Amino acid sequence: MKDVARAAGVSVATVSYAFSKSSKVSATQRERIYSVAAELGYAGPNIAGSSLRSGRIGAVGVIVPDSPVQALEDPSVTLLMKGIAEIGNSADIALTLFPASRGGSPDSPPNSLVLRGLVDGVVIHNVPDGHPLVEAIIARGIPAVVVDSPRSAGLPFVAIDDRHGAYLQMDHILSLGHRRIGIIVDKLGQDSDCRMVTADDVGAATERNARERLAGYFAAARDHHLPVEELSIVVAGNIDRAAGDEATRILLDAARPTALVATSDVHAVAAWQVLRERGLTVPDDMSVIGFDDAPVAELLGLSTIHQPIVEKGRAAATILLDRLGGGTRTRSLMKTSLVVRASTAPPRESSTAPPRE
Amino acid sequence: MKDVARAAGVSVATVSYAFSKSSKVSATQRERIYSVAAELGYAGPNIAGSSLRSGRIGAVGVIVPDSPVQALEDPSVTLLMKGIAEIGNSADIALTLFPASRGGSPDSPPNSLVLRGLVDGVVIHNVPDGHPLVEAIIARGIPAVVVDSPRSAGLPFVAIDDRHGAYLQMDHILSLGHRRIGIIVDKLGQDSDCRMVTADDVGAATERNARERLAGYFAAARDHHLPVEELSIVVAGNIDRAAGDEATRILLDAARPTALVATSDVHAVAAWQVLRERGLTVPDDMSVIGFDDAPVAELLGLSTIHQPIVEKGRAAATILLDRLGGGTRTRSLMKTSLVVRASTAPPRESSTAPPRE
DNA sequence: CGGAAATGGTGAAACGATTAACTTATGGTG
DNA sequence: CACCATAAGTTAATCGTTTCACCATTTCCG
Repeated sequence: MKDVARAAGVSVATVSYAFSKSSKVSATQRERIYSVAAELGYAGPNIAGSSLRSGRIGAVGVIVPDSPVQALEDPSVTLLMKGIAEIGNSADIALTLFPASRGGSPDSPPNSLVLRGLVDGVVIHNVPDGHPLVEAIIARGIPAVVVDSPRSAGLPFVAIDDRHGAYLQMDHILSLGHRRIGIIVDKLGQDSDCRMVTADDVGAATERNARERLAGYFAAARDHHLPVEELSIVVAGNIDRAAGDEATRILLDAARPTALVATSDVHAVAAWQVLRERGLTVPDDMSVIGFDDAPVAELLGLSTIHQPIVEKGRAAATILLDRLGGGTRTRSLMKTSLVVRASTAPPRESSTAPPRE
Repeated sequence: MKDVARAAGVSVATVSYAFSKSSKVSATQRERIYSVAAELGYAGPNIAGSSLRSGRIGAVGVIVPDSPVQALEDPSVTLLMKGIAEIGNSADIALTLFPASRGGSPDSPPNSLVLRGLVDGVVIHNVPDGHPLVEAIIARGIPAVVVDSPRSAGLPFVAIDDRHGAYLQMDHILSLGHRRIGIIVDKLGQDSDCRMVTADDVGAATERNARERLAGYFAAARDHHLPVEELSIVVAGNIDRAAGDEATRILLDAARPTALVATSDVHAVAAWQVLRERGLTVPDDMSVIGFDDAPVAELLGLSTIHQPIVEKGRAAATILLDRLGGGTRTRSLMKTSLVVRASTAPPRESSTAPPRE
C-alpha cells in the first residue's frame, strides 16, 4: 500500500480510504488510485494487516460436529453450507469450515482457529449442548448463530420444530396401520456407538435433536394408543451410510418391524439398501420413512419429512451478518411438512415378515 | 499475549516461543505458560497478528467455478472438499471456500480475498483455462494445486485420464450395440447456455475436461466405426439437476437415441428422472451412463465411470501442504474404471423409442 | 464580505505477534 | 581452571492497515 501511495503521489491513508470506499477521497482520485494499484499488481489491502487493525477479517465459519470429513458426506450439512454461502457470497464474505472436536491434545485448546480469530463469526451446526468449543465461543462473545442445537445457550438460532416434524412422521406410519415399528435415531450423545436402546435410555440424551424427535415419536405413539415400550429403537451413532447399515442390521436382528422410521434420510436410505440385500421389498414388506428431504429422497421415492435446509442456511447467515453489523436479530423458525412418496404403505395382511434371503 | 507474559512473569517473546513449541523454552515453562493462558482465557496467538508477522495464516482455500452456491450441490465438489479436509484437519489447517467468478464489479478485483491473503494456498477445482483469478494466482506465486483443469498452467495438479475414462464409458455403450447415442456434456466454456452442439463446435471448448472427454467419446466412436457426426451432443451449461433436466429435454426433442452418455452423474440422474416422467424405462427403453460414481449412482444403480474423488482431494491437499512447507511435489494421476450397474443394457430389438407419455 | 460548514487530504499511533541478534547461566572438557 | 558450547530467555524491529485528530481549501449563506 505504501508503494501504491508513493506511485499515486498520495499518503497511505488516502489509499486506505480509497479502498474502503470512504467519502474522504474523491471519486476521480479513487479511480486513479485503483488504476495505479492494478498496474503495480496490488490486489487490495492485505487481510492480515487490515484485520489486525480493524478487527474484521471477512470470513465466517461453520462448525460441524466431529470432523468436516464426515460432515461433508451429509447432504443436510452441504445444503446448509450452500445457504450460508449464498448470503456470504453476496456480502463478499468467505466461508470456512471447522471441526467441532479436536479436543484431543491438551496442548492446543480445542479448535483454536475459531477462537484465535480466523473468522468474524460462526454458524454452529448440530453441536451437542455444553460442547467446550461452544462454551468458549459464548464466553468470548464471538458472534454466533446456532442451527438445530443447542438452543439453550442464549445464542440466536434457527431451527425447525423437531418434535412436530417427528410427530408428523410417526403419525403417518401409525395412520397407515403399522404397530410394529423400528426407529433409527442418529445419535443420543457424544459417543458414536451403534446399539439398541430403550425408551428409558432416551431421557438421558444430550443431543437436543434426538430428544425432541423421540418425544415427537412417543407423543404420536400415545395418541395412537401404542405403548412406547413396543417401539424398537436403535441408535446409529454417526450420520453416514455405514452407521445406517449397521443400525438397520442390529434392528432387524432384534425385532421384526413392519415399518422403519429414521431421523435422517441418510439412515433411511441405508436401511432401504439393507432391506433390498435381505430380499425385502419397500414398501410391500416394510415401509421406510426418513427425515430431511435430502435430494436423494426425491430420486429414490423415499417418504420423508421436508425441512428447508438451504433456507436454514440463508437464515443463519442473515442473522449472523446482521449481528456482525451490530444488529440484534435473534431467531428464525422454519416449518416442516410430510412428503409422502413410494416408500410407505399399509402393512401387509400377513404381518409376519417373510423369511430372510 | 502481553497479559499472559506479564501474568507468567516472562517476556512476550517467551510466550510466543512457548506457543510455537520452540525448543527455546523449557517444557516446564511451557506448561506453566499454557496454564496461565488457560486461566486468562487466552486461546492462542491471534491469527491476524501472527499472520501479519509470519506470513502464514493457517488456512487453505478451494476455488470452485462460479459460486459455492452451485458447487455445493455437486457431490464431486463436496467429496473433493472432504478429501482436502481430511488432510487439512490433521494438519490443523482450516478449509475456506471461494467462488472463482465475482468478475463483476471493476472496483473490486476478482476474488480479492484469495489474493489478499485470506489463505496460504489454494486448490483450484475445475476452473477454465486462462481464468483471470488463476492468472493472478500464478503471477503472485500463491501456492496452488489444480484439480482437473487447467493442466496447462505450470501448476502442480492432480487429475484423472479424462479421455480414457470417457473412452471406457462410450466403449461400454457401443459394445452393447447402441448406435444412436446422445451425449450430455457439462460445459464447454464460460457461458452456461443449454443447447445442442455439433462435433465441430466442440473443438473450441475452453474447458479442458470437456475437450478431453469428448475426444475420448470420439475415439471410441471411431474405433466402433460410428461416424462422430451421428452423435447427438447437448451441452448443459451448469452442473446441477435443473441444467440436466433441460439438456435432456432438448436432446430428446431433437433426437431419438437409445443410449444417453453424460459427463456427470448429476446429469445422468437428471436424465433418468426426465425419462421416467416421459414414461420411458431405463435400461429397457434407453440406457443411461454417468461419470464420477457419486454416492447416488450406487443407490440408483446407475452405470458410471468411477473416479476416486475423495482421494483426489487428499492428493491435492498433500501436494499443497508439501508446497507450503517448501516441497516440490508436482502431480498425481488417478485411475478411472467402468462400473456397470442396472442402467445400461443392449438396445431393444424395435429400436424405435415408444411414443411419449 | 466574514465566518461556518463541507470537502479532500495528511501524520502517526496503534493492532498482536514473530524472530534475528544478543545476553546470561550452566555444565562439560582438555 | 579457563574456555566454550548449550540452554533458556530477553530486546526491539517489523509486518500492513486503519482511523482519530488535524489541517488546508473551497463553497455557501445571510
